[in-house]
Parts: sequence; structure tokens; C-alpha cells
Amino acid sequence: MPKEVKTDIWGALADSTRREVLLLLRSRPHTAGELADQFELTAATVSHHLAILRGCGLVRVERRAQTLIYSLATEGLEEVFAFLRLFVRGKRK
Amino acid sequence: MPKEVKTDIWGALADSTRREVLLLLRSRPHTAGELADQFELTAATVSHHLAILRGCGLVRVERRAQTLIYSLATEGLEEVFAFLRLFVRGKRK
DNA sequence: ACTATTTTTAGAAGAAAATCAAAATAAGGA
DNA sequence: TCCTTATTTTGATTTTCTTCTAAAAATAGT
Repeated sequence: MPKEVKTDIWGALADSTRREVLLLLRSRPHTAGELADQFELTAATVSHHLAILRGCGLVRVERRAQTLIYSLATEGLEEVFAFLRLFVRGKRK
Repeated sequence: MPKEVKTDIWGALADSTRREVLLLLRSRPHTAGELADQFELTAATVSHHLAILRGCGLVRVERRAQTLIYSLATEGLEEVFAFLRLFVRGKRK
């Protein structure tokens, strides 16, 4: 299956295409092709972004026949949240 | 005064030195020199990181005589929070 | 005016990231 | 087996970041 590449979640979130992918996956899982269609980038480039999101565990992938289905796996965002919370203590709503 | 350079807050947060600066400023304002001393980087490099944090409004700076005093300005983190909250709805604690 | 202190800016080198086109892989069907 | 579809990997190019050294700017004291 695809190769994992990156582990730094902050780096993964720094790219707007990857953040957009996460937003798209919020509604439902998408195939790699569906995701690629949403951007003015080649499928190869989007595939590369997906590899990075996989690498830090923000998405998971599952094969169904020829297609790869990507879905959200946001447990990893906890780390980011934990950092941010350090700066908004007292803002409990 | 110093020149502003960057506006992308996600990009600013992607660097571990800059995140560390934010953590240091959490306790109290620091001079540029104090901050530089915390890292194994030249003062010029740390100054550059500070310029980026300034550029996206995560810190503010004030001059006192020869020294520049940096302090936290985390209102900008709201944008990041807003994004993250989209993924943890239902996790209200 | 000169000097010392603190910090930033300018310029350059190296490393890392984003992107594309082309080739490779995986799976299914004729 | 050969062909088609879906996606990834490879290799190269370009752009963007990080970092340094050296020089410049700002301020205060003598």
C-alpha cells in the first residue's frame, strides 16, 4: 500500500491544500480521485499531500477495488489542541 | 521599527522554534536578547523568527531604551481554533 | 562626536517543500 | 494475457524556508 512519509502534524497543517482536504473529508470519505478533482493540481500532487496527511495520522485509507478511499482520523489533532489551550486558559465557554 | 514579513499564521506555527518562543512568552514578556539566549541559534535567526510571529500578530513588540520587549498577542489563535473546532464537534467537555 | 549595547536587515548558502510529467503499480474485466 | 481505470512513485524543477555572517540602525552614556 502507499508509503508513509511525514510525521510532523504542524507541518502537515501548514499547507492550505491539506487543510482543504481535511475540510472536504469532514462530510464523508472521498476517493483519491474525488479529492484530486477539487483542486487545480495534478493527481500526483494531491496524492503526495494525502501521503503527508497519512504520515501524521490525520487521514486513514482503505482500498475498495481499484479505488482508495480516504477518511478523516482527527485524534491526532489533540496534540495541536493541547498546545493551543495553553494560550487561552480562562476562556472556558 | 522592525519590518513585518509574513501573515500566514499556520506557517508561523509550523516551526518548532517559533512555537517555543510562544511558550516562553507565556510566563512574561521577554527581550529579544533573552529569547535569543534560549536557543542555539544566532540572535539574527531568532530575530527573523520574531519578525514572522509579529507578521501574523502572535506577538507584539515595544521598545524600552535599547531593548525590544516581546509579549504575547494570542487573539490571532482564534482562527486556528475555529478550524480545529470543526473537527471535534461533539467533544464538548 | 565617539563608543558600547542591543537588535534588526541584507545577502548568501543549504535544506526542505510543492509541483509536474512520465513511468510504475494494483485491481478488475474482456 | 491484454486492456482499462485509479492511484502512487520517481525524478526533476522551482519555490520557499532556515540559518549564518557581516553590516546597519537605534539608543544611551561619556
